[in-house]
Amino acid sequence: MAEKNRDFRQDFRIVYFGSPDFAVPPLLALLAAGYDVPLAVTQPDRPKGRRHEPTPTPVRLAAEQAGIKVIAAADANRPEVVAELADLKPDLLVVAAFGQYMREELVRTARLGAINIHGSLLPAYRGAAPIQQALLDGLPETGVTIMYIAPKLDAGDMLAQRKIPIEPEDNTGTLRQKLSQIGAELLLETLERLRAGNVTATPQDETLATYAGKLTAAMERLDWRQPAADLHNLVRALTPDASAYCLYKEAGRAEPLRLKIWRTEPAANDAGGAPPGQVIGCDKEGLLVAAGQGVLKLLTVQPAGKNQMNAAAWWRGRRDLQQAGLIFE
RNA sequence: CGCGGAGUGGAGCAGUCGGUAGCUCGUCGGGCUCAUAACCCGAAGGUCGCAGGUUCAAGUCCUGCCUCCGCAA
Repeated sequence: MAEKNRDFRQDFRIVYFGSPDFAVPPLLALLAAGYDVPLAVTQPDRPKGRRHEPTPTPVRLAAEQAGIKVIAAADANRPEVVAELADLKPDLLVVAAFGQYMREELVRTARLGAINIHGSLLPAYRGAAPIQQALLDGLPETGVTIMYIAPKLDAGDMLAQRKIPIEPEDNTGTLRQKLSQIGAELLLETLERLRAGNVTATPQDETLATYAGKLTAAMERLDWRQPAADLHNLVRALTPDASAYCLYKEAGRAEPLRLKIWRTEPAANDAGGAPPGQVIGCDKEGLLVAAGQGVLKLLTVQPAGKNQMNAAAWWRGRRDLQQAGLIFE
């Protein structure tokens, strides 16, 4: 039986579409399982970092390391790309966070069409930032869905779905890693069931569909008038792709300084009437700041020009701020 | 050469007009206490990023270099 599976996988040809970290584990899982993956399609190298150097996508790096041919295309629907796929006669296209709309003629190059790994429990959170939005909304659980690629964004019939809890300390980075791993496992299981003809494609309930748009730069600035729980969710949703921040003033400097907030924890304490943004205490773990409702404990922060550091350590060193008192803006 | 900040004992920071370094925390030892992450006493631990220069004397001034980071893209 195992031998038969192996043969099946070797003869089952998949072209992989993906770009960021989220898309790497499923690709590696396919390879480890013995599927025939002759080609990976990804986004072009993009400028990145302080030096603005073109950087290959994680999928490109992983694919090249595995010795797989890579097409880095700004638009995978271009005729030459479609033609190259058609020549390969793949059985299936597997897509994970590819970042481009895929037209019918591209999908049809594969005998079985295209399936996508999406980081939410569809039909909730269709779109570009499902993981971030789930955190932002403070959900207790989320999951991954494997569904067919359809003309409408993330609206294809569903093949499989799996839930996981969102832990209080999860952020976009940790949750994405978990979902990616689970997505990889679920993908392999789904492929086996596809092979066995044991799959039901379930249509999504359109009335329950919601969309998760990308988080914007304008959201990064913390508004201390909001409840501590909401602020915590925002910090989690932004980390580590972007980061939440707030501003503070320092004696002898006109311009307010930026303090990035990387990790927080809602503190149950009552702010005791302190105005939102005011530092009301500091313990071993972090810095307590009054919010619109409750108290937010800052755990990891990063002052402009500095590395990330423990918020309590930063505060201990800043005797000037302690003496003057500090209210974040 | 896009703009800018920073490199000082394990961590975070001071160090003004140049005169061989200080604070908070941590660590180690001791004490107090029913007990403690609390408190008290004491100790260890720093070639002040690197190289050169000015000077009687440089963490502190000058030059060059390395590294880290924020903004902008």
